[in-house]
Amino acid sequence: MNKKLAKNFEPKNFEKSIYEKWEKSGYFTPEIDPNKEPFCIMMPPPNITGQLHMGHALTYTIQDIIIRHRRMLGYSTLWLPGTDHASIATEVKIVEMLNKQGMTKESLGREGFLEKAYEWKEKYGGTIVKQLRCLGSSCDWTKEAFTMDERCSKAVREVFVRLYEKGLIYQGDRIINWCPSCLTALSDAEVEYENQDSHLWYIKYPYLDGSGYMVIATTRPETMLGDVAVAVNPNDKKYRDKVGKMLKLPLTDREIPVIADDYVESSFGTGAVKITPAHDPNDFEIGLRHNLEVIKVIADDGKMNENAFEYVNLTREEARVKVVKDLEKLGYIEKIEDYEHNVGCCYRCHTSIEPIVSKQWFVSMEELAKPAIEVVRDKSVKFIPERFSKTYFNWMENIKDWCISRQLWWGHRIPAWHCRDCGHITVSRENPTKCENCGSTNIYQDEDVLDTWFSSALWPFSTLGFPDKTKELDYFYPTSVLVTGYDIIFFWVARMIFSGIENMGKYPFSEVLIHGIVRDAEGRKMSKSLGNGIDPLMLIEKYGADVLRFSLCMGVAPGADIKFSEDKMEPIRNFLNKLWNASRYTLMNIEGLELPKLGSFEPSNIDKWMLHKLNQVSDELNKNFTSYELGLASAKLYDFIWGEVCDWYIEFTKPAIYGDDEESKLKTLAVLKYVMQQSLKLLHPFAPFITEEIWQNLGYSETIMLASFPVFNDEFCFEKEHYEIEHVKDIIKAIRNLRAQMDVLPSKKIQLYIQTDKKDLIETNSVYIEKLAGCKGISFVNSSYELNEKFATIVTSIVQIYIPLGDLIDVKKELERLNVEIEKLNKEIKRGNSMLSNQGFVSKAPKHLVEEERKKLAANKDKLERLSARIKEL
RNA sequence: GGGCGCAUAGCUCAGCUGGGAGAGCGCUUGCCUUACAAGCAAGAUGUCAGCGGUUCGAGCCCGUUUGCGCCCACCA
Repeated sequence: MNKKLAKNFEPKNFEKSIYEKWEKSGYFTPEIDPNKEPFCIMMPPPNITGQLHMGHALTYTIQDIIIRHRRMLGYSTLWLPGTDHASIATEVKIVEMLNKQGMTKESLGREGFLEKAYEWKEKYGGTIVKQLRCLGSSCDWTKEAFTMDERCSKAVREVFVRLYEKGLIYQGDRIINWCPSCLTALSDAEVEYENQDSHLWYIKYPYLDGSGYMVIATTRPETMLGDVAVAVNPNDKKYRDKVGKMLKLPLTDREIPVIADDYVESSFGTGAVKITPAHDPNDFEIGLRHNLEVIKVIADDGKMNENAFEYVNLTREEARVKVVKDLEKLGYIEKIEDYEHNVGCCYRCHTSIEPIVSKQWFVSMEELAKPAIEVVRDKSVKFIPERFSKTYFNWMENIKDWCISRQLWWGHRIPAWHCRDCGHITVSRENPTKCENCGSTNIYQDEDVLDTWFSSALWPFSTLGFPDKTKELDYFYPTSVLVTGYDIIFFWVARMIFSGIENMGKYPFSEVLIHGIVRDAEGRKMSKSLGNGIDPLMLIEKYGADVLRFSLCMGVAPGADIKFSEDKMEPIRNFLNKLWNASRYTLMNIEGLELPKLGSFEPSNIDKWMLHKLNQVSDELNKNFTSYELGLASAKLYDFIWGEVCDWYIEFTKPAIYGDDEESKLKTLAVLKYVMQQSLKLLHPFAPFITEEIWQNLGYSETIMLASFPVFNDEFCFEKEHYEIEHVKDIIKAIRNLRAQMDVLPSKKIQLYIQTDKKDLIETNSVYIEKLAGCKGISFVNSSYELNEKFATIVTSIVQIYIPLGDLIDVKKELERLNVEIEKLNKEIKRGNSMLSNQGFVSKAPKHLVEEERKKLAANKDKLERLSARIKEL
């Protein structure tokens, strides 16, 4: 027994050292070789604040599988890793830490804060990068990037300046999403909507002329303090004569007009809408159309400001309560209805978003979106599964300008300098010392930083050296496939596409592989607040990375969410243990032997059957890998390795390996070793560690990582042997089945009498039938009459087997059994007859299928005849 | 209001361009057979959500209904 391989596989014993060896050996780093085809995946950079979670485990496993397959196919393969500075997420964490230490952002000042932030990054930012290694990720760490490193910063600066110069970046007073907790503006994509129970308040606004009042309905009474008009639909008969009249805004001394605008739906509420341009996106638009004043009543911290009369300094929530109470007291409330509505919340802290008019930086999207839509429309960029392109179109075709400024410190500072003297803004690649307009040196840099997604949008080329013309950029851009979850199509995929087209002149990748989300056993999203997350590192510790990787892929449909629980791990652990033991079997038998080379001898028919199957499955797997059907590929590997190699082939090799014929033993072992080798390669993308460990033990080259992936090979097509051995398997299965039905103990060897025209086939394979079906001795007979004892009968399409079992045979039972068989056959024959008598089928179905049916029918009729004859004998 | 997905064995899910329904777990029976009890062998289980259509043929294509789920959207 080989000492190196323990009885059960223990991933802990080898995963870590194997990874270290890989990384040290430089296998992850591709050569820029013009003779090779490049294949590149840009790793979606995890946040530096991140801890590896199941979502990471899934996406990086998929990427690693694709990369490893391509690497083995001989592509020059780059998987470029890195991390994202995650502006808001990180800043929130650092502020929390500072607060705990009794410090605040403000007390430290910008520079002091950034110093602390970099310290924090050094200390904790590397966690996830280390954890990625535990998964087996074969990314090129020598090219590891960070969205705020020098390379990426240079790219960000360049892109900002270019867009500004083209007029595609502008600063303006617009209504934006404001998070009163994070104290920053957010883009539309960063707002999540939650259904909340609330009320619809009906408030009376009296006409100034004393002719009664108008009732408006609102979900946000506190914003009435910023109302500047009430709008109705121009076609609304109810209000037609009211348009132009003035109203007195309750609780204030303001007088506001009734205006007409198409936006208003007459059928909702009272058909009259209060207009607060400063705190509602629609009202803002109406305000623009009607030239209305913008009165901001809520300050950045979510409290009412000096425009809010006596409500100043109350929070939004407090102000709502007091406004409603005061309105009630004064008789301005007509009624209050329960109402459920969508409230926008910050995607980071879940605080209710406050729409606020504010001066921010924007990217003008219209021009950028067009070609980005086009490349997906014309399939230059393909979404896989295809349906996700709809999600993409839906977003891109309705896109609004992108608010890119954030009132934060952690991030890329906006490269714009304001002149205190003339107000001009200087935007440039180098930090300016004076205003480019008036020459004043009295300038200061914009305080804001960029949306974190602005830098991630450049990831496919910033990491390769853009704006410099590097050989990496030239070789690997556009990249091959982007792999990510459907949840960040908007945040990231869309923005990479238009950024790539705009800055590189070409889309950044030709395929976008979208996968689902890992959910818990009940189908809920895994989240910190629910506490239902599973820690992938714990799973790796317990089962090994290979088992985790395989479990995440096995049988998963493309783009589908995965309900995951730990119990999915065990069957895979057992599978890899099976592989491990098959390798032990191989190893212990080849040890110390000199095996002949494949090709230098004629393989046995069993070997040919196996080689044929291996060849077929290799071919199918390549197709599955390149079309990203990893769920199918993994299931196929499971079935092939366990179901064919272990259950059948290894058993088939035993007669030769444990036999006396030294030559046939060596040949068999040579093929067995080859089959193991190829199987390991096929499995390697999914289970890199165990396959490498076994590879090493089998004494192959220095690493399986760079071994050539098996592809279809003409020389290994053995149709005839394949067909024959499949039939031998059928015979063995039939005998086993019979034994089980008859309660024949496994230890009891039985004698077979076979009647057949294909004596050769049985003779050459008799040893396998004997071994695997527990038989001893096969005799050929010309008819069952040659037997003079009680026996059971098996009929296959080419043989009749008679098995004398003495007292175990009960004629009545045997008759029953045979009748069941006959019933089945009759059904089949009926089916075949009806198909073949159907003119439509015969004339329209593919010829080979019709032919197949004919053969089947003939065979079944033949079997029926022979079975019936046997029954008559009984 | 638009768009998308899912409904297949008791449970979790596969099923690629339409050609006799599959896997894992669980269950039943028998086995410590010299790689493996994390195993071996044998077995049972399905109106592929309902209805209609296309087709020689539908789990798969088209239409429709029902029940879940997700995404987007300015009905205050």
